[in-house]
Amino acid sequence: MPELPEVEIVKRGLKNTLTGQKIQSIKRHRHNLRHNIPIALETALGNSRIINFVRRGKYILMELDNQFTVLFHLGMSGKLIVQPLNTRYEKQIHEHLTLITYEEYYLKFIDPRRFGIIDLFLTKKKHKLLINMGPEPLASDEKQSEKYCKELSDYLFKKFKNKKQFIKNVLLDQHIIAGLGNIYVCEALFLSKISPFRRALSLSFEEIYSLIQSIQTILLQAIKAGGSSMRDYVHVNGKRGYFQMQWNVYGKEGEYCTFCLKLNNINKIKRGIQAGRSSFYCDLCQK
DNA sequence: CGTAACTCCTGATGGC
DNA sequence: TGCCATCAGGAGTTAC
Repeated sequence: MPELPEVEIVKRGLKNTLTGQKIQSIKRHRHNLRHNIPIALETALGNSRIINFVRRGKYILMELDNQFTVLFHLGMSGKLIVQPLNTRYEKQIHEHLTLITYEEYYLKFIDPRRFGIIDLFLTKKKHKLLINMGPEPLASDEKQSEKYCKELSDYLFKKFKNKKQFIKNVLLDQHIIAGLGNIYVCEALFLSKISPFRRALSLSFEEIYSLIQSIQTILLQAIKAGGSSMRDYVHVNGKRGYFQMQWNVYGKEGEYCTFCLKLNNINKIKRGIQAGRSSFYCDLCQK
């Protein structure tokens, strides 16, 4: 399930391979995913040049040299795959859209579960899905990281003041903070030793600050490892990420907590359900 | 308004 | 071995 690190890796892959290329043709194999794929897509993309790729939360934005930007969301199982034209083109199963460039590359959007989104908007206007999105968890400039961490903590401290929900569920809400999904929320809460069952409003400023630090640490480590590959997620070249090797709690119900072992404690990772989603945690470490 | 349940979908998994 | 129920979850929509 692609979250911020996975989407960031895909965006970088697209940027490195396709920036500057001109779109020659568009093959549409399906008219809808989660929403309808806009009818105007072929017209908007035809003969346009790709000038940049940007990530916002879990969205990828492909900016064109005309007035349009294409918005991609990978949903649960979406992939964006880039291949040179010399590998013979074959439509894969669940391939819904294919772009072909004059520079002889394919871009394929593949998504078995079809929770993904492909949409189009005018670059100078903001897409409606981006308007109410919360701030990015990472600073745009790594040197500003500490300052940004403080800013985010101030912001979240205010946001959490009247939030009665579990901290776990609040962190998953893209309108509060963008880019986090179940895996990285579980891992960040574990790292900051905060129970997923705490109510957001019960967190002190110091705890929120520590939580933001943990979120940033986890996300940066995950990006460095090329993201987490479970089933579907791969880079644009088809290679897998390996951050799943570094998970401490996610998917580890019944295994011993490694932090506890270091302190000569023995405790097993628990799994609970919150808002219909699994939460993995150590009830000895996380309070 | 805030909050929670519901919904979409396919593939992996486990029980019998 | 095959069949069926269950689960995974992002995020918009609906209901309260």
